[in-house]
Amino acid sequence: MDWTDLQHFLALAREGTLSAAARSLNVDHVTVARRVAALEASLSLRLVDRRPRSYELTEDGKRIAKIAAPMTDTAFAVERAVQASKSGIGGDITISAPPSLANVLIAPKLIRLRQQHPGIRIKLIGEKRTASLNRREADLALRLSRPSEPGLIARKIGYFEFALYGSPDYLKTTPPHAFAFIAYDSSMDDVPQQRWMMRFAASREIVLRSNDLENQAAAARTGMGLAALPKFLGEADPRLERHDIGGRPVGREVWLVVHRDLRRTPTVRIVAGFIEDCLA
Amino acid sequence: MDWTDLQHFLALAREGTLSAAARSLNVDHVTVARRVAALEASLSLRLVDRRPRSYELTEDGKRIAKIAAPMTDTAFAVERAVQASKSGIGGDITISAPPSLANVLIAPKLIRLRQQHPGIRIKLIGEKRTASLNRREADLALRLSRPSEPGLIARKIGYFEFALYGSPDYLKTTPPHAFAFIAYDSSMDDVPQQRWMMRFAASREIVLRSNDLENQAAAARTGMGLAALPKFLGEADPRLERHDIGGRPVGREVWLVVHRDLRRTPTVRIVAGFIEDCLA
DNA sequence: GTCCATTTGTGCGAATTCTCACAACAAGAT
DNA sequence: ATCTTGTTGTGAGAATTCGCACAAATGGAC
Repeated sequence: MDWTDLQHFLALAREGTLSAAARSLNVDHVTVARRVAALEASLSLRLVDRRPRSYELTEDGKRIAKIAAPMTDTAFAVERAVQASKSGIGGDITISAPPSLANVLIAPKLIRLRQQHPGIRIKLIGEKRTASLNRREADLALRLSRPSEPGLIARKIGYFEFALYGSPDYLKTTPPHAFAFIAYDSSMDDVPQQRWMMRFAASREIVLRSNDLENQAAAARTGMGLAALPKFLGEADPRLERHDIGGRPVGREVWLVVHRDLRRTPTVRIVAGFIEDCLA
Repeated sequence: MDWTDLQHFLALAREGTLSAAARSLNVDHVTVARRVAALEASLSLRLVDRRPRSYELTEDGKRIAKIAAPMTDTAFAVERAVQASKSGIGGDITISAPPSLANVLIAPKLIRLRQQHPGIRIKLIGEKRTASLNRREADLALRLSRPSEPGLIARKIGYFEFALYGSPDYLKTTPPHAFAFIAYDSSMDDVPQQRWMMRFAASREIVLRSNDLENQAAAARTGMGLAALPKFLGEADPRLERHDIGGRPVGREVWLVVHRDLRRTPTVRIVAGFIEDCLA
């Protein structure tokens, strides 16, 4: 049995489609199709039903995928072990962080890290989707709440508060009872800053919903309404002015997350220290 | 990271040499060398020291091999699961048994199994070395003592006794105090039948040591001395005559061993039943 | 309805990988 | 001393595999 065939089959089982599996493996979708077919042939067992527009696992395929799944975990553990045994300082480090944190707090200071340690190549991915450290989609991650996955080490390295911001002109000319608001889309209704702003907005109108904080900030700058923005973002921008409201301010903690296997790697430690400095 | 590269590296780590790893994988030794080199290149990590006539794992290599080893176990678990999900009766079944049991009790009756179930292809390996059911070197095994490995199901399906046999002529012409004996080599001094015979032989001479029971039987037939043979082997041969001695006879239990994962497979059940009949 | 994005399937040329044959060398047996 | 057996290493041709370009089909957006 060819292990690479198994790898491709597991990717298909995990991703659901040939194309998605191919993307996750960085190969052509045809290759995935061929390797799955090869695996079926070598096992003399039908693993997938080829439906017109989709691949669906057979019962046998589901059982085999479940049994074989630990191989993927072990393979990633190997990759982490390899990364961990690189004793020198240098190499590729991937950081995953919420886009706003990445753009405002991390990216502008990367030049300093680069000067101190030219051997380190940073890959910074600003994604809402939390990258999996277990699957080694990132070596370090910034999260806004403590992760619970096993094998991960989290440390609280910062805290920031939100405030409402609008353009100076908008705040001067608009009476509070006529305020309009800019919010995340409704899938984010449960995050603290959204709930906080919604409570304050009460029945007043929400004129824009965007899942991108930068878009909200841009809209607020043009005088479209008030947006709940992190202070580190709003205070630095002269085109935005804070509108203080009463009550307890809302804030989020910032957690730095690293996999246990990579904790002691010199390069990872250095980058982790750098990120802490960025948040200080 | 290519999983097949890992597979080849693990085979090398397990077997110790390129050639042995190549044999276990049914490929050319050059292939193993290249895949290990490819793995090293893709990880940027030296895994082996190439010494003049041997490959030796580096410290990194040992650590990686240890971490990755579970992948091999899982791969074999997949193969067993595949075997187990073959619902029809038929296919290849490998039986491992001590040579004497295989030759005398199993092999002659295989024709009956073949007649009843033409779809089943049996591979019978008579080896002293106990084949690994975990590594799927065999689907069913006969052992003379209860195995302790985890995941294996053992059932006692038989019992046979040993007796001393010599040629009829030898027994007629030789007085007991002049008996000569035929034994296993000294690596087998601890097995019960050997201890039993040695105690009876006391100071009398051992004229032949062989690790093959068939050789011992052949020597006994020619009148070279007495050999401790299973009764099922000695009684059926007119050229051998039993020499009874006092005391409690020595015997061995026969255990039928199957992996838990294959227990319920129809084909395996049928073959297991057949083997039980052979021993009854 | 039309357009766009996404999915799987096919044919072909290019790149890669594998096996085979042979070589060099060491260790042990005869 | 010679022969056999078992290592690893090298080069070349054959076999395999891969990716690309294109096609067909479906579902959703507008």
